[in-house]
Amino acid sequence: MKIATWNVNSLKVRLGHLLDWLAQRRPDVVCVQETKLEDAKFPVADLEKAGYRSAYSGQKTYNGVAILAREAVEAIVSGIPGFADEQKRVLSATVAGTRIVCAYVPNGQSVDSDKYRYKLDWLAAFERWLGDELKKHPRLAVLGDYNIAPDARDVHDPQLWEGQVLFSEPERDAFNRLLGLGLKDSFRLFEQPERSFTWWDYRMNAFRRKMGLRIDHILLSTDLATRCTSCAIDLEPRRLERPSDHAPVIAEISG
DNA sequence: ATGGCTATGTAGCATAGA
Repeated sequence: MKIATWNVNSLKVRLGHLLDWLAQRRPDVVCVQETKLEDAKFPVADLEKAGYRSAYSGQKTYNGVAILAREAVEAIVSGIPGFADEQKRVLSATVAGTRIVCAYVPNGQSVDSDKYRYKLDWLAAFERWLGDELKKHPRLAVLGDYNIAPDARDVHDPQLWEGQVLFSEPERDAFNRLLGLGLKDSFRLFEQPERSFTWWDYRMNAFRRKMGLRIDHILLSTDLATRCTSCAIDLEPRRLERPSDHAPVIAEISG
């Protein structure tokens, strides 16, 4: 089973890229973030034509998450139960016996902003809930835009980014607490190229200059991690005209 | 050099992203 995550930065703008990419890569499950679409405007029919069923939870302008799958998408849950949030950032569903969580973690804006406080509170609720989910679902995959670069090698210039939002210690601690639940960062189960990133600023030719961050992740429960045979960042969509600023990440699970 | 792009809502810029 091929599972993937991609922050498309507007599904309306990126639908063509997504459909082309689905046809090329044929992933079994895709978690999409930043759809920026109300549910009534979700392109269900286009995706169905491409061979994918959809679950989605969106809103106008900001946020919005979706799970696309070639098989049935069941037991859909929107949001973090017990955590009241207007922002559509989490969607869970079961596909072929695997519990999938699609997450769009708050950006946080800057460490001195209210949005940063919201991000840390959000992550605390996320951690608490994922602890419960892991007990219920031995086959659990948590995919998404975490807006956290966990390690210095996930940042093009760690000295410049140290203490900044996306690479501050409290955020990295929160990420490590998710790993502490028993989740594995599938990307680091394998040998990877230097300067592997999933996001690059649109400005300053950041992509061409390999000035990025690795902030999109696929975390796997132990059961899935032991059967994970690869995890890679797909740079091709970032090279297209009018790309998303994020690249997709794809992991393969055997069995 | 605290900008640089891009998307959205909405009709000239403000807000947000990361």
